[in-house]
This record gives sequence, structure tokens and C-alpha cells, in this order.
Amino acid sequence: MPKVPPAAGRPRAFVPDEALRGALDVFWRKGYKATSLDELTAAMQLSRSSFYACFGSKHAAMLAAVRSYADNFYAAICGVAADEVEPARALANILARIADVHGGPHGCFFLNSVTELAPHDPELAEFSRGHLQRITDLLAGLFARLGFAPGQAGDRATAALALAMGAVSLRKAGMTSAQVQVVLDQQQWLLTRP
Amino acid sequence: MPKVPPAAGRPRAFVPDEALRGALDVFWRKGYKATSLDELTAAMQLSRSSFYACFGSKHAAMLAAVRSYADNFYAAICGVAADEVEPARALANILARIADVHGGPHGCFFLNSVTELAPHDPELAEFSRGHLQRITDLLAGLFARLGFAPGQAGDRATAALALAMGAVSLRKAGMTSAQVQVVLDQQQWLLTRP
DNA sequence: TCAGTTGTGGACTGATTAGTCCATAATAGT
DNA sequence: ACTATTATGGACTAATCAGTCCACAACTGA
Repeated sequence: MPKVPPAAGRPRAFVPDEALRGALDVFWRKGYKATSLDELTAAMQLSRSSFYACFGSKHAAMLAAVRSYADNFYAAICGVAADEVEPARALANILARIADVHGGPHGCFFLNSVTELAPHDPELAEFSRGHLQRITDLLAGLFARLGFAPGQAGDRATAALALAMGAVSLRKAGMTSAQVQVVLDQQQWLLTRP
Repeated sequence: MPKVPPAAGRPRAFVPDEALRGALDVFWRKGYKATSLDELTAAMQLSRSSFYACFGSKHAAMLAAVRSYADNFYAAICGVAADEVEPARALANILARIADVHGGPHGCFFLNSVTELAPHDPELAEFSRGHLQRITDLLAGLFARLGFAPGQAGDRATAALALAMGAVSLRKAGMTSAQVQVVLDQQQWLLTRP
């Protein structure tokens, strides 16, 4: 998380959030380890000094980028869940969004980061668990609105999330978007009562 | 792929396949970029000279490890499909195996490798597509034996694979195995006729 | 205008990287 | 035993790595 601007002294020549977007972009394309500090600062359009003064370390910048990405995504699907009056349509919308936004050749930045770093990064691992939990809770709420009992709703939510993440993984592993579309087309199984 | 032993000269002090297992192990635990050549050769129990003489480069060793891992896995599930007379049980067995073998904190080595390298490694990307295809074909064959029409069987196979891969991803992202088990428990949806 | 404070460019550092090279060891064939 | 051939250990290299540091720039408040 970037520090707040001070009351006095030379002002920053960059907006931390915009720089973070640049970091997110390059980390997404290349991964954490494969991104050198020169590439990173070039993508963020700031000097090494400014980078370290504002973000602390490469690792901290990575965590900030992941958090920003995940928080934005969660806010977006919360919006969908709130705006859409039909829970079934909200679910379809959210699952499609997962597979769509993250379905390019570079996959889902959250999944990429967790895959690369989580086994050796307790901080990221913990954030990952929390993120998964809040998404699952949101989906479970939608299933509950469809009439499922609480336990059933949670199970369906987990299954739905697994299906969407599997679609993203298949896409990244080289399946065409047309092939993967099949997965989402069949998601309505999840909406049927047991 | 390791070279064949020569007819004359000093014999190798190691078995290439065993060394490759060591490479697989450390690449699985740490990832490609995060594994230094010192760690790699230590895990393989051979010197730099022997490593380069036999495997050519770090990247080539990685590809060999991925191929070996994926081929072994495919051979295993082929065995299950051939041995099990009930297609439904074969499917359940295979999906459980995917989520089980690859469900530890380090996830699936194939998925990890594809996630880290495929976007910038055409050779791995192509192998990945082929591997996905042969698995999907195998699963589709089982669905066909269950009575599904060819197109339907292919769609179900893709969905089943997505579900299993999603379960692996959820597990790696920090869900407990108990939570993820729910996903596989609900896989029987896939076996029902449309 | 000047002191105090913070931001910035870029040179610098020591560690680490993948990969090379060579002297020597160990074998097979003769 | 000798030659040809291959394997091995480990020193070596040139490049790159993340991170530090400092002289200087740009601002606020007085």
C-alpha cells in the first residue's frame, strides 16, 4: 500500500495507484520472478528511488498489486450481485465474468500469483484464503436466494467457483475459448435443485 | 530427454530418469524461475558438467520433467480406464485421482508449469494443448460408454476436466481438502443424462 | 529569500544467475 | 598396457539481480 503524500517537500511526479496499475500489468504478463526491477520500474514509469520510497520492495509491490486486483474484482461482482434482481442471472453473469475477464492467454492474475508464490509466501496465502472465502460467501448468498438451504448453498457455491476456475485454467492451458465456453454453457446444472 | 549411454568411455554415475525425478521434485516445490542451478543439480545429485552434458539446459530439463510427469499421469489414467469395467466408476476414480494426487499445497506440477511458462514458451504451450486433448479424449470415451452421443460426451468430458482442475486450483489457493471434497462429491451431476 | 522537507535520477554494490571450460577420472576395445 | 572416448568436479565468467546511496531538484511555510 502506497504511503500518503506528505504535507511539505517536493511533490510526487506520479500517482501511486497508476504506477500500481503498471506493476499489475507487467506482473500479469511475466509473473513475479520473471519480472526484473528494471522492467518493473519501466512499466510503472518511475525511478528506482521513487519505487523503493513508495512501495518498499518488489515483493511488497507484488502483494499490493494482487490485493488491488482481487479487491477490484470482488467489488465488481458485489455490484453485479446487488444490481441483478434475478439471482440466477447474477450467478451466470459472475461466472461468465470470471471466465471472460481472466480467460486470455495470461489467465487470472490472482491464480497466477497464488500458483507462483503462495506455497512460500504465508502473507499471500492468507490473503488468498480470505479472498476465496468472500467470493464463496457471495455466491452462497445467491444460491440461498434461489432457495437452497444454507449448507447446500455453500456447496453449490464452491462447485460453481471450481467450475469457473477450471474454465480459466483450461483456457490458459491452451484450450480455445469456444471449447471452454461449453463448460460455462453447462453451468445450469448447478442451478437445479437436488 | 536424456541422451542414451554411449558404447565406450567412462560410464555415467547416475541414472538419467532418477535424476529427472529429482528435477521434477524441486521444480514442483519451487517453480522454474525460483529454482537455481545449484539447487537443481543438488536435487538431481549430479554436477553441473553432467547436468549440461545430459540435459542441455535448465529449460530443457524443465520440459523433460513436465513431459515425464504428464506422460506418467496419462498412462495411469489410461490404466484406470482400461481396468475398470464400469465407466462411471472409472470417471469417478480418475477425477478423484486428479484432485488427490495434485491436491497438496504445491498443486499440480503440470498446471504450475503451464501457468508459469506457457505464455512465453511455445513448446510447452503446444505440449499442454496435446496433453489436454488426450485427457479430454479419454474422458469423452468413458462418457460415450455411458451412452452419451459423441458431441455430448466431449462436452461432458471438458466440463469434468474443468471441475477437477478447479478443485486443484481451489486447494492450492488455500481451501481445505474437506471443502474441496464437496466439489468432487457433486460430480455425479456430470453423469446424469441431459 | 531562505530553511526545512521530501522526491528523483542514476551510479553503485555485493550477491546470484545460467552456462562454459578444462584437467582429470573411468571405462571399452585392442 | 595403451588409446580412444566419455563423465565428472569445480573453478571460472559475464550478465543480471534486488536493493542502497547521494547529489540535486522541487516544493511549503515563514
